[in-house]
Amino acid sequence: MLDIRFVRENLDAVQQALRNRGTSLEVLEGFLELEKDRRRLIAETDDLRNRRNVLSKEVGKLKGKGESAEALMAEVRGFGDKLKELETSLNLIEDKVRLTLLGIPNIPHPTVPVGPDETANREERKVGTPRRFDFQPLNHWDIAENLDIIDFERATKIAGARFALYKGLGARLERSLINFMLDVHTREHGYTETFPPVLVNSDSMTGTGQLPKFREDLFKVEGTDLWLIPTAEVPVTNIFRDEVLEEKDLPRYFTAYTPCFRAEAGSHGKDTRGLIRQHQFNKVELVKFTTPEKSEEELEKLTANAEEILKRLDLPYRVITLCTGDMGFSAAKTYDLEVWLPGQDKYREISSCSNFSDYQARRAAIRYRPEGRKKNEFVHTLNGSGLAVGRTLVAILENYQQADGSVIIPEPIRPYMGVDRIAKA
RNA sequence: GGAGGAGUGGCCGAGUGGUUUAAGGCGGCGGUCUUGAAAACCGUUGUGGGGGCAACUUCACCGUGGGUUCAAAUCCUACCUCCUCCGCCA
Repeated sequence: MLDIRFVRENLDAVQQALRNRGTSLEVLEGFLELEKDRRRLIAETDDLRNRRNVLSKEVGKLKGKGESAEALMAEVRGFGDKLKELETSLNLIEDKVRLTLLGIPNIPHPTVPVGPDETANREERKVGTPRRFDFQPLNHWDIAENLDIIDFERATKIAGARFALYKGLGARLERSLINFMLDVHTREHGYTETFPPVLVNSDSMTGTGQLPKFREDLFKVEGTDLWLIPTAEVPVTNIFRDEVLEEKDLPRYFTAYTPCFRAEAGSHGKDTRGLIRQHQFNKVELVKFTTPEKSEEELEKLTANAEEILKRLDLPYRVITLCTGDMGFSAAKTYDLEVWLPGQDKYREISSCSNFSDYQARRAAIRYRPEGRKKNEFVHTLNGSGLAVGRTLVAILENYQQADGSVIIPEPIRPYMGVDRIAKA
């Protein structure tokens, strides 16, 4: 959420941000008038309440002295209806203002390239060289089915399309990758491991920006106020919702492995085969809380932490900066890591690392007490995948596949797997 | 799921309808004293909104939402959370 005062005083900048994102300016229509009405109503209600308070105290004084207060009481009685009326309109208008603010995306950071879609994204660097195959490399779903480590058909019977049933060394590889990633981030990168709820309430979903605008992307548990998380970003960022942190305790780093659930509404026909786009997938997430001064630097470090996993697995990847039109709603700046998939002959997203500036912190009321200054300020929140586990497994299958159909296990995963290769039984 | 109890400031805790301020304590901050520290003493210390260049002023907030009243932390009501006991359960 943007600061209401900022929107009021910098409407041009907000409009420009919306244009750069390729979003309609419709949300802003009538905002200034609404905000003006809000302030007028506050002044009126406060004034009336003040008069009521003063007179009511007068009544108390008179009664204390044993004098009659009937006349005063009769006068103040008339305030009630008017006050209720004012309060009702004020509540209505404040709800509207809040809803408007919740519908305005974050302002892109000045270093973000301006552009309409992914064609305007900026490649920052390429790391590693795609391997040359002396045979035709297969898609991961063919590799997996040949090795009998993933059963897509039965997963469809059990749940439906876009689900997978991992089996044998496939299941073990998924688990090994989770453990490897968590071990690197907790032991070497300073993150605290958490294991949060994967069902969260509407307040949490609103805090990080999924609600109210993107409910159709989410699964909801019927008859409750609970939603399945689309990413661990939601529960972990909300750890400090409605809290005030001490500056000396910042920055705070958290990591979490969770399953993630996405309705994938609007992506019919996209990536229908294989593991790339599932309703349920595993992810190890990195989340940071920091001061505004440090957040840009922290984004670089967080991205490097995610990259480290790819480097150790020796998977070729590139880093791109998402342009204004391709960036998520709450983000001020996003780096995507894209891993090389020989089966598809292209780079595919495997991690998304974002700085949300104070946008989520304001929605979720996460503040800190700056040392030496009196006023509390909003922290900056960041997060990134470190990494998407299913897609990492895809990358391993495709990049480490051999002519005989087997798959070599990358060195750092072998201690977790107990084998150095997955071959046909 | 059933029965009972409880939610007050950073923390503990008083407060069953009013008379300038939610008492008191702890903690934090500043000061006095001291070579330094402790102790003692004095002062200070919530969040958010509105108005104002500012000093300042005003409103709201005692788990949350409604309600009663001239006036609500206090009364009514629904809900949420926690605790105790019973039942069920991985």
